[in-house]
Amino acid sequence: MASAVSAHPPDGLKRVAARAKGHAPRYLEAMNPEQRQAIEALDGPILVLAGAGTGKTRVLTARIAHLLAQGRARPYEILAVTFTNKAAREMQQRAAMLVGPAAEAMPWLGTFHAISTKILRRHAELAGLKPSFTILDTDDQLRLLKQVLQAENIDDKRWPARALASYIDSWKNRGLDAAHVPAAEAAAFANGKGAALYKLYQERLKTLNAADFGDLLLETLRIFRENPSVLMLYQERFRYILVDEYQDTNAAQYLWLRILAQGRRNVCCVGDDDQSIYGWRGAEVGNILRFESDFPGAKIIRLERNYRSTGHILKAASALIAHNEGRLGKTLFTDGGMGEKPAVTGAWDCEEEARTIGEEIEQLQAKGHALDEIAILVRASFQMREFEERFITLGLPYRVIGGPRFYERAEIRDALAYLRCVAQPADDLAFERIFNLPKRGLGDAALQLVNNYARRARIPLMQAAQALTETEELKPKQRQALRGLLADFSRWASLTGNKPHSELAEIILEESGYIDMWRKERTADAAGRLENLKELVRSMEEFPGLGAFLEHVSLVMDAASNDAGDRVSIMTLHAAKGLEFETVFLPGWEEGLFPHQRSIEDQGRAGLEEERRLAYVGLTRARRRVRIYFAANRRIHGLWQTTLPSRFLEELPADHVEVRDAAAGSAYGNYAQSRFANSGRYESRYETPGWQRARRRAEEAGEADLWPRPERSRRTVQIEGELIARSSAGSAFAKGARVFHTKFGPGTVAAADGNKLTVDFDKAGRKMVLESFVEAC
DNA sequence: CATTCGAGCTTTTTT
DNA sequence: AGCTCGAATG
Repeated sequence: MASAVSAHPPDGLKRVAARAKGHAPRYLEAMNPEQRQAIEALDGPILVLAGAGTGKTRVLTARIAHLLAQGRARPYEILAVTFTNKAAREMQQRAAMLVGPAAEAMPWLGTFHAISTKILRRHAELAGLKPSFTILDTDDQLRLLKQVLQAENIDDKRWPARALASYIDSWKNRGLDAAHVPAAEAAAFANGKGAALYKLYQERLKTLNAADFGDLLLETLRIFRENPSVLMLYQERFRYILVDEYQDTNAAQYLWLRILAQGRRNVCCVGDDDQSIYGWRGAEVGNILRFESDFPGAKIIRLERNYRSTGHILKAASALIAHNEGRLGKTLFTDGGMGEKPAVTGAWDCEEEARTIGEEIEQLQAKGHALDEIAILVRASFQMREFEERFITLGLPYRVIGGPRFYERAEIRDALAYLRCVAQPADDLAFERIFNLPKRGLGDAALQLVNNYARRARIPLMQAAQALTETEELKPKQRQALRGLLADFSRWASLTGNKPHSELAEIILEESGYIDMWRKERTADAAGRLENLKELVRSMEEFPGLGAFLEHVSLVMDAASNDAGDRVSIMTLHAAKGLEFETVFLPGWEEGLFPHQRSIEDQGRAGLEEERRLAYVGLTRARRRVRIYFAANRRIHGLWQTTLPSRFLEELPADHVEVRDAAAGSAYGNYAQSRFANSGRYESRYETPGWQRARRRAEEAGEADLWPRPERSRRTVQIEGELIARSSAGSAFAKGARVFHTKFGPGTVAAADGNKLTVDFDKAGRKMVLESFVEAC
């Protein structure tokens, strides 16, 4: 996204234009009337409400093709914004398939952040930055905030930097600068210092010549607002604006978009209010609802014909999402057959869940099902581990999408810090990071000296360090070490022009001793880290220069995974948006996990509705087969918790869902007699501390109706005693029993709660332990 | 100044 | 349960 692409009209443009003269152009083939309308209505504001699987991306790319073919715009006159890098990449690729190389010459196709960066670099001075400003990621941001808090003598135990970071983030998401922070919110942090700290942070950013993610948008917006001539430039240039996933835009992005679109008013937004799943990041569904009033005379086109899923899946998904209030409302339909019903299966715990899914996948594979066409979509990334472990033992090839991000690993960030110091000698945060890494005898005290010097002289750290080596302030040994480091840096800097940058990176990592540091480390993961570093150097080769590489890294936080081949995909529901698979497995449909407890606690009903949309996204990823699972027990923060089946299961229409028993011989058998839950079986679960706590909190928040009380839910059927035997009454250890724990030694049981025991140990005192960790004695 | 050990906190999702 | 951060110790 960083590469400045040449703007010469490419050959592809002419080819497409020529083709358009004959019969209907290729990009209009097989489009239904609504889709055609959305593609061909070029003038004025348009909102396309595109349900899941209705060909949204096809329409967007075809629209680009149409604009080019009609000669309405040159590739560089179209602004096409997406929300994620993945979406940007996909649009780029699919546009390239339609119009050939012309799509590659679309310099203004990218994420909000990438495009903003491009604009901001051109006009950086207007925002008090130099064009070479660095982009801070979350990690840098946090360290900077810690410094600010420290400088202000604020106890970062009581007021953690993380909390301030999330405040600032949400302010930036809403387009607020320090002067406009609502008083109530500013008061919430550090006794009212919130806004002042925000201001200080911004000042620090400016002196560091740096911007965080939020700034990329906010500063660009500010430039537009304060410099009409600059704004005009871009309003004129962008003859046509296209926005993907419009439901995900936050207030800042919305303002950014609106100010640009007010020029020519040729703006086409595509979105689906039912798939808005980024509310926690400040996305406002309201933006989509407000479209008509912002752009009077806007045309609204609904795409409701679903080309992806079979009937039962679509019915199930539609019934589920119908539980949400405040939707624009669409009715998806398909001409295809009803197909298989989504199946719901209960498991005893997450291990059994993974085992069952593993077996089902093997069966599908035996029938010739491609693994590429199978996905496991989880709510939270910690769920992935269980599947990975299971698939490794089965030898089932899989790929994790999302996962721990490559560029966020410590060793990668360290290596990048070295590169940043070379490319950008004023990058103080990077310099601080590697100042004593590997260890070179320069500790906190030394860093403090450099810092003080730098502040006094108002120069970057690296320069201050240089100056310090000329004085007597440091101990001789340290002075020597620092001299060595600085000499290294100037030598590496002198190599920048001469050597290929990947080679330079290798030299730096080798000569700095950083690689050696890991080689000497005898821990299990050291080898993996060295591999990652190799991978980093290798991936650099794809970029024209060090600067371009660093820019890419800061904007695209994930590395292209090159694990090609036929594999099962494991990813979060968020990562799955926009994808489709033949078969989709949806594990972990339990209260507290999905819907996630936090989302309800933080956002109440709005949070619950967002979770439901997430479920809707999950269901609608499948073309033919959906398998939903829930586990009766799950380990959360190391403690086993009994869980309730998700309320979403009850919201699925009985006619379109098949309820299955878990695999034969399973520890946790059929749950299904009374359909989903709320039978006596789960009664005891309401007594677990977790559940009680959740309910109490919900009630305090005035959301009692989201957390049904047992009296209300307890209806019908009492089946067998198995579960009860497993839960509160069922501990193998009664109060007063003597037990032995491998770590704490002998003790006496003070209380038993499910499989958790409170034990008074003879030596260690009172502890809460898991039943499975103790033996009777 | 570096290393080691324990306490406490964490786990939603992403640019 | 696993990790990060801070205090205590060499």
